[in-house]
Amino acid sequence: MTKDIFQHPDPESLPRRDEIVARTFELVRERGFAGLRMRQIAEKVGVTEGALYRHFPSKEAILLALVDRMEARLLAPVRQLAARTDLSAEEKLQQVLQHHLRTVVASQSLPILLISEVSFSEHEALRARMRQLITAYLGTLEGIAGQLGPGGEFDPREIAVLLLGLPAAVAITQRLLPDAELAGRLTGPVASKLVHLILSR
Amino acid sequence: MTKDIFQHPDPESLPRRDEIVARTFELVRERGFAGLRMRQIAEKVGVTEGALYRHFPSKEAILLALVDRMEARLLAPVRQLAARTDLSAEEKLQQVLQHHLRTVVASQSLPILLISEVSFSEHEALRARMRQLITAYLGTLEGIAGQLGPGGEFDPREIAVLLLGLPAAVAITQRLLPDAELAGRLTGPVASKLVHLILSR
DNA sequence: CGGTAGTATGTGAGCGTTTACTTGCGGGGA
DNA sequence: TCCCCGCAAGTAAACGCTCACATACTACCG
Repeated sequence: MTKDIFQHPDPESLPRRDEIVARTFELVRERGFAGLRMRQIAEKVGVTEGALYRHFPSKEAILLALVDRMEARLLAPVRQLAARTDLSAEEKLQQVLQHHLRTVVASQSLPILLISEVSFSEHEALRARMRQLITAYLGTLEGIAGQLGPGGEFDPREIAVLLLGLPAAVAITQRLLPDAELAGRLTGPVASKLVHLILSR
Repeated sequence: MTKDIFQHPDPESLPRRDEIVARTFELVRERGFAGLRMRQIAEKVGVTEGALYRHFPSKEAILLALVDRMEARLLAPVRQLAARTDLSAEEKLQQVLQHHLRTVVASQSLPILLISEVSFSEHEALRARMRQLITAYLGTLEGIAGQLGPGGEFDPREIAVLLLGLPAAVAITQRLLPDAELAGRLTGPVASKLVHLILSR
């Protein structure tokens, strides 16, 4: 009988669980997704492997929690932006792209590369989850682009994919050929100009 | 004493070696790079694992040969295009992008996703090789863009990265949300219009 | 023409290591 | 007392890779 699920005294309600996911996030950022080992997570958290299984039933469960975390960081703010009424569609797309690019730079290119690796994972549940995330992201972009009205060079779905391209390209170059100066230009003025060009009508 | 190295009667001079790489290519396309196992390669070729080691000293050697193959398919034609004198810079960039997109679609998004996975690989030699490939690709694009002369919205390096973005975005959407109709539009008219917009001055 | 040696290519068993995951046991706070 | 949480020590399976041995073919020699 679970008496009261939400009686956690301190703000760190589920400290170990959250800490495990946070440390896993760091590990994936450093060493990638496919190379992730339970032993590394345990080491990073400062416990043994067995202890991890007190909080998660399997490695896959940790990875799913990781995608949840990524969704919270990437998609949730985008959805909030989309819902605002004080911005034009172009302003919204500008800010969405800025946010995505900042996330890519801050997390050392994680989102896009994570998607790549997960798309080959053996864990079907994980692939489905990632598919859902990218669908939602593109759908949100498409929704904003749809508010532009007809007449542009590209239709909303095309715009959504095109706007996915820049973060992807930045992630790839950043990961293999780090260049802070170029990254700064790409995430700032270049992104703005690109959005404006794509939306021009 | 090897008497005559090049006395192979039929055109399949190094049949097994080439076949191993070709089958590995297929496997990576299907199951990704990180999940590749020597046992799978052997099975696909139709021999045992030991036989593979008659032709390659290690798994890493097979992977390096795979990158060579990718380079031949992706980079070599791009270099040829860059060297032509009967095309304008914009025409060259148009054709380079078309070729890249066709490669992405034909190989089920392999190049970009392979880059992602390799960027996390433990094989340092492999990462260096991939870094070299992407550097050469971006450098070639940058060289063509440099022929445009000053005055555009973006500088040559920015153009190179922007043109990397579309194949990357197409690869991601294609892998996770296959949509032949959208892919057709993206690789055709959308790509053309995008290049024209980016180069407009 | 037959015998012999060499080379290229394969098999099948198994090596040591690493993987995700399990189990038995115990300590410490409510 | 109970139960959450952790540890140490396991498990079977899978990993890259090696090795002794077999087979087919070619080249050379007398």
